[in-house]
Amino acid sequence: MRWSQFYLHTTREVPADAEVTSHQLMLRSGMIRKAAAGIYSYLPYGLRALNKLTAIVRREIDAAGSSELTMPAVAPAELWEESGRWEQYGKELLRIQDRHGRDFVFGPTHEEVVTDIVRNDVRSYRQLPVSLYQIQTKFRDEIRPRFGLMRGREFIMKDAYTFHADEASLDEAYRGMHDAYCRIFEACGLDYTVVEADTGAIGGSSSHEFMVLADTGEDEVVRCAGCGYGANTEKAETGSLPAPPAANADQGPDAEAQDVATPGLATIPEVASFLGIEPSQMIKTLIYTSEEETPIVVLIRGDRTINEIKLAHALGVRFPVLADDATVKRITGAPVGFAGPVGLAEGVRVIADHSVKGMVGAVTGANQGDTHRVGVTPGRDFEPTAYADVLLAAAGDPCPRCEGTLELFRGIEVGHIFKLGTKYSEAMGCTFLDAEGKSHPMLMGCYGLGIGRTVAAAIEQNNDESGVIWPLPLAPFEVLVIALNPQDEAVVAAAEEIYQGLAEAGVEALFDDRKGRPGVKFNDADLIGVPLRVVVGKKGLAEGNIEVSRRQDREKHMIAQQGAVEHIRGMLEATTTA
RNA sequence: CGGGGCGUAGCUCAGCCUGGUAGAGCGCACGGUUCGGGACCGUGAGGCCGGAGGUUCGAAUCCUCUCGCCCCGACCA
Repeated sequence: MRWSQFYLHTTREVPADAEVTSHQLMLRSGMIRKAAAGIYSYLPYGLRALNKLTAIVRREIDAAGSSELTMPAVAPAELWEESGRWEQYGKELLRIQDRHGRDFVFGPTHEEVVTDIVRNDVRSYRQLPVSLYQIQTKFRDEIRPRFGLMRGREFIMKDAYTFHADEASLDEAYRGMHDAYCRIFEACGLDYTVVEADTGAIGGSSSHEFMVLADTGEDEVVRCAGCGYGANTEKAETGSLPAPPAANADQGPDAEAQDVATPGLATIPEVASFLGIEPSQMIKTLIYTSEEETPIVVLIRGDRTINEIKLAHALGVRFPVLADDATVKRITGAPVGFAGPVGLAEGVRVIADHSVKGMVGAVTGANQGDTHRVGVTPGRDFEPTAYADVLLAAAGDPCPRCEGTLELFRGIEVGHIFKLGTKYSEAMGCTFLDAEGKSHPMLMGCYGLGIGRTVAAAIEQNNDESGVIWPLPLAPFEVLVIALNPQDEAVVAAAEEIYQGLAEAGVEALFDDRKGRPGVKFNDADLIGVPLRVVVGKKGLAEGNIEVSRRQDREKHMIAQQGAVEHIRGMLEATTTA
């Protein structure tokens, strides 16, 4: 491709509305252009990178035994009503009507459509398993799109769905997809980790996320260096925390609880500092409400945070939210800041995190304004309705699986695989007959991989102050040939010859044949990040030499003009196998 | 949806507080000198100052409403 004919416009200035590196670089190097918040055009240079990735994805997912299809982006509301998600999915689901006023959705994911297809074609266990995938544009009306392609509203996703007669078959497919994803992300040169994840709105029994480690990532994950345990903090478990010393230890081990005046001290740090204790020696008492439940009291160690997703699971509700001041007052009889587990009204459910269990002589609110209670011991002074794991994991917590310690990382979720079980097949009547002729809902798995997000993540991880440094497998072009002195006929002719030679050899080359000064071309070359740069200049050419360098390390060396194409191919070969 | 910020030339921004004929740099076009890391000189094109109302003799500037965009939070494959 000749640059003079290629639609590639770089910018020198950093666009005002981009903050993260990958977003800035994708805009500056002419890969994407914003049409609206979270909605982008993929310009030719960016599209080439996306196409590189989708080719890798097709190769690996095909190899995992899945068949590609394309489902409609716009699906009838009836299918979504059947699965129940027309009601459940909420505002993120873009709903549209046709001219007759019929309801449709712009698909954010395709469980309904694919289940509808399979239930019509597949009747027997003999026809299972089935594995289908597509690479297609999705739409999710995100509350807050951000960071360019990282969280778009319209985005390209590879989504695969599998259908099975039994658990073993689902496990096998799940494993196969897991391994295919690993190969894909490795090919992209990504530093990633696989973690256990919450299943969220999609539902199902088990799921793993593929996280690219990056400070700009929107997710937090924990990982144990010892045993390799990894999980999204939404889901992460911890080993049991060592109990802190009693706050009233100076009064003897069995000292009775007593009230102390804490005028105006409504927060944990204030009370701890006033009493000269650590926040960990307190029990935090929070009142939660939800659509489904009456208010519930939740207890956790004073220095720790509730994981509301875990709490939702523990309570069996969808969105627990902190109660408003009036509700707190009604349940505890005290203003916010003085709630405690002792002396609550009869019948109030109290859920205590495991971190509270071993505590002795702790400090809690006294359910009375300006008063706290010192020396409270669970099991002696109060008994929670139940203990549950509602702890938000933190760096330094003990690993739940070994003697190790958890570390905290930020990550970009580039892939997510789920075992769905029978959630959709049951709701939509996607059944098969077993060997005895009995009907069962199929077991399902679904497997998502963000195409644009993966490319963005690759840039996020591979760049320097001058621009992108493409990993070769994703690079829009493998080689950039620069005619450094476009006014010099010999230079242009020599560059042209190398470019042609590369093209004939099947190398994807971009030929910078623009009329422009060397500095501009060098800076553009760095910005767009093509892995191999070939510079044909007047000086080198006078000695029969051209210069080649890798974007990665920028180490330049001169090679003979004769046989240059072969030399360059050899360098690419070496990079591929390295 | 709550909080914060921003909409002026293709891009990055100044001008706004204190109302008085719309600016700079980059980019673009033309001419000339240059030509291995974003050259220089000259000339030129380019803006309904996001939109609508209002105040005023006069509004980019003050007021009201509205639309869009970015960031934080809540939320979310």
